[in-house]
Amino acid sequence: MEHTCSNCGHSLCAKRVPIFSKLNEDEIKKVVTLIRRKHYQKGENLFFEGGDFKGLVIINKGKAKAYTNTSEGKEQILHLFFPGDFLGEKSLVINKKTEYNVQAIEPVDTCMISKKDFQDLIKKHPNINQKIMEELVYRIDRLESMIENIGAKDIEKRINAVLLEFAHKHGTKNEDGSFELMLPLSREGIASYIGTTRETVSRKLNSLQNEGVIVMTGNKKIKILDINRLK
Amino acid sequence: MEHTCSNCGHSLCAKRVPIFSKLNEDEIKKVVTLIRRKHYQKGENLFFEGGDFKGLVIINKGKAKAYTNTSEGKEQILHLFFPGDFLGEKSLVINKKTEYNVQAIEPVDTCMISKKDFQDLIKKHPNINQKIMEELVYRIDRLESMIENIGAKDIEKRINAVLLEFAHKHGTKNEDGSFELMLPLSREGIASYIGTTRETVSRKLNSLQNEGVIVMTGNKKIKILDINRLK
DNA sequence: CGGAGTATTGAATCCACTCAACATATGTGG
DNA sequence: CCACATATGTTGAGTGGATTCAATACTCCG
Repeated sequence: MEHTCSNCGHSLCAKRVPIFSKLNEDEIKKVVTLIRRKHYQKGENLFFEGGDFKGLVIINKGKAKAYTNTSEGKEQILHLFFPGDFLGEKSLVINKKTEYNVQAIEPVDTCMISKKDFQDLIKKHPNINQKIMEELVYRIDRLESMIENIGAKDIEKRINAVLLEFAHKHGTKNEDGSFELMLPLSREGIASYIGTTRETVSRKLNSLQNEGVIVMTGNKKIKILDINRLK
Repeated sequence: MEHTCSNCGHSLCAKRVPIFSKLNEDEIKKVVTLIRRKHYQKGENLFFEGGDFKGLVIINKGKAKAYTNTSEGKEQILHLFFPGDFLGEKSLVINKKTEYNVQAIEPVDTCMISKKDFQDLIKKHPNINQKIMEELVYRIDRLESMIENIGAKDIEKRINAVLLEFAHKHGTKNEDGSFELMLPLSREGIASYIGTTRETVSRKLNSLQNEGVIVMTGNKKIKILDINRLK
């Protein structure tokens, strides 16, 4: 699956993208001709608030964050995008400007399909539409539980929730039941994600370590000893 | 549009529902045969967390709230549903249990279509699917800006945002530029919606009144004198 | 009119924030 | 590859805004 694709020398990388996964070899080849690739460096923006790009962008490699700046001048992260995730779906459905910025938090490779090409594609393969719908519903789910967590005034709960989310998405489970993961965000990033400050994240992670719930190695690596105490 | 429908003695009420609005008279008549109606009293639940109802429910009359109970035992309101809104769309797309409760906050009339009937319908009228997609995207939009607002630590900002939302949705604009609206929620409800407490909502609304931004008449009626000061 | 539910107000407490100083990590050019 | 520069993370002290608890007032509906 992953073989020839990493740097997209080979053209079948579209196969890795969940929404195209049901297409056969020939169809994929056709999709590939529609795709435009683009690379972004860490810190570069794929989108800006108020822009009117129309099309679908798929993350092939790297990570990106969607964020807005709150009226207090702080950054609020709304989504994190990882390889296989797509963005811009809104522009396919309704006519509205982008409402947030999207920035690479590490070097990112993307594939883009224009709105027009994509719509032609859907006419021939309606089940792609189904995939998009599914993804939208999942995203609603995530946003809802995010609201639930942010709504919980207790910052501790939010930290726990975000650790669980990351463990679930990027972690590996050990035989003894512990989890290991690399945090995809800095302290500051985590803070923007859960709506608090760098310092507070730092303090809370420390308490968790002192309580024996987690062990930190370096800044990004975390071992969750007792995942139930995060729930 | 509204004429014969209110109490659904007449069967064409489906016409009022945005997602069916593109259908012609004959098609609507057919949809109507698929619909099951149900009435709920204030406080009754349309759904419970963990339930596995599959189908689409459309609010015809009244208001409902979707909420979960946070780990602190407080209620967090995720959505408000008004006439024309639908819920249960998730069950049409993926197989997952309901993740929140939905409760009538005043007497509610609903129309339901089963998942199977709805899917048959979509096969014949694919543009209904388009409507659902649009609604999903709007909902994502709303959730995102909700996160932006809840993330803003400042409770004042949240109150302002919620007043704007309600003014926009349920308010009427006067000639002098002021807005009048009936709050769809109690103080406690507003508190659960923006993640704070009854008392704080009360205090903040009072300050707004003292500052001359709003005037309250009774508990539910609010006149916004200077809408720009809420932005 | 009365009573239950809803809203307001006050006082004390506490949690997260801010500011500031210091420590560690990361990355760059000489 | 080291030295410096910049970014990122930690820790402490002090402050303030929202919460909690408790008592009182309002309002709306039967």
